[in-house]
Amino acid sequence: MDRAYYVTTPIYYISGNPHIGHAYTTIVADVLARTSRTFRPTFFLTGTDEHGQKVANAAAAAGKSPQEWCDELVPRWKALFAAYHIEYDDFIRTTETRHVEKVQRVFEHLRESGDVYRGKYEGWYCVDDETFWLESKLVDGRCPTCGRAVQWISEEDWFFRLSAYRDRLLEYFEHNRDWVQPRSVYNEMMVFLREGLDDLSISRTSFDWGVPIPGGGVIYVWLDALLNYITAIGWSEDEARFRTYWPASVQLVGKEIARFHTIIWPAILWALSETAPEVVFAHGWITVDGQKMSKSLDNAVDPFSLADRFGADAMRYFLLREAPLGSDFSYSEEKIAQRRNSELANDLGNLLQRTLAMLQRYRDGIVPGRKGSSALGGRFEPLPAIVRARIFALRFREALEGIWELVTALNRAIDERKPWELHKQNRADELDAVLYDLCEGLRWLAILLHPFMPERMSEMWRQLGTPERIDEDWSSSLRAWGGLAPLTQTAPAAPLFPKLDTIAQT
RNA sequence: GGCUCGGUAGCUCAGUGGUAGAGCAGGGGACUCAUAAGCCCUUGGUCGUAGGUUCAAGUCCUACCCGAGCCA
Repeated sequence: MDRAYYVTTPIYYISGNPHIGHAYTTIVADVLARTSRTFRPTFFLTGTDEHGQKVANAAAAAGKSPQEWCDELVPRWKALFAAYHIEYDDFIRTTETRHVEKVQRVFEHLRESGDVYRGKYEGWYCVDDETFWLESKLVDGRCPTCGRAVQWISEEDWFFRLSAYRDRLLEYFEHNRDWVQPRSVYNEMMVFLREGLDDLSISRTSFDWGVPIPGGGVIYVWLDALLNYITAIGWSEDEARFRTYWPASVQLVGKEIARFHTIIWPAILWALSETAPEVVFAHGWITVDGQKMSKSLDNAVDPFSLADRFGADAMRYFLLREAPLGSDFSYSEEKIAQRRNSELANDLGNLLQRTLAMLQRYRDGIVPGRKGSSALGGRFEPLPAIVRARIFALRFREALEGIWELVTALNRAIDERKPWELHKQNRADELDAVLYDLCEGLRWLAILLHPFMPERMSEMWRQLGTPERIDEDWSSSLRAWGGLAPLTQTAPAAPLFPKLDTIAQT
């Protein structure tokens, strides 16, 4: 049995409604988790980050308590993930008791070990970004990131002795050159480390929406948030479960929060005598015309509307096929429609349709027996291992390109072997061989594409009529070409991806 | 101001010193099982700019320009 696989998304800060970028990160995690579940224990965690002054302010502006605000927003995130066919194993909220009590336990633990100490903090603080700024970095006295006013904070705080972990971090980075990806982010973190680290203030006294600290104040929201990755899997509570999943196999983060996850987070883990995650992958942003989506620009796209109009599975396919995971991606609705029509409707959907139509016409929809060996089988038997490797390397584009070679090969096989002529000439054995190859190829496609497009591939599976599960271990379901049982009764074809009118660009 | 990454065909990208590639889009063709889909053929690039190293540079070096980002 392979070691368990643990994948996390960031927990999303619920100061507003979710956008397509949140769906994107979570879809990536879902593809990894669905692929992994076919052959090993897997845990996929997502959730919401609910503490901090920004949430408290947003709630106050809406005339609600912070808890009420969060309770009303969380269902929207869960609805988003449901709309995109995302199957997480757990959804953690940082306001849940199971999280809060462990965060307090971490604090006590670090105080006892000396990694947390009392000190005085003075400086500029941006409430919206939950970030401290040096005076020199301010732009016209305002936050350089969001442009909003900053506050002068002067208080007795608790500090985390981050500086003590600098050498260990440097050594870790030097010996694990792929642990932070992509390389551009790794390089920037190395530069940051070389410049030196200050201790980190981890308490706040100016507001109270957070995890309470004994003796007063609340814990800095970033420390609170980072800990979700271990509190959700039973740290300090269920040792066996925690050891099964930790360290995380892949932690997906946005590039703007890479520093928290690759410098502060490992240091905290080491202070707790735990190990750092195996890989932190910082993905880029989805942009509209090159601009990051934001409420202030009013260019955010409603992710529910996109799923409605283009189909959730088509959106999943589009994002993983077209967006380069490690850098920004400028999306457009024209591109989505283009991919959906040419690759999903024309290449794949039509392949299923024409195959089932011929099977219906020539063989009453019943899969014929195998007739000898298959050149297609010989060519594509290595494919599952290739696809799996590319998925876990987070090279989704290449995984899908590999799968599409099979789509193209099946379409080509129809044109080259001309089943309609074989039928007219009563060459039954040859016709059977072609039809079997096509059905078997479609079965492979449904299995290989299921992690990417779970709902549509389940429909394809239904039409193919095979009784097995679509998400079995590939090492059995795709062990060899020929796994599809003869005499399987297929269903009448129904378009998998009806073609959309191409959207005119203004 | 220092640094990182990127700038290759209309679009999205691959190419990690040895005669410029893929998919899509565009053009042409033969076919008909099919969501006028698929298949075959094909137009198209002075590889951001200028120098340099090398028998040979998209690939290495230097400077600069543009884009994104990290830090001060």
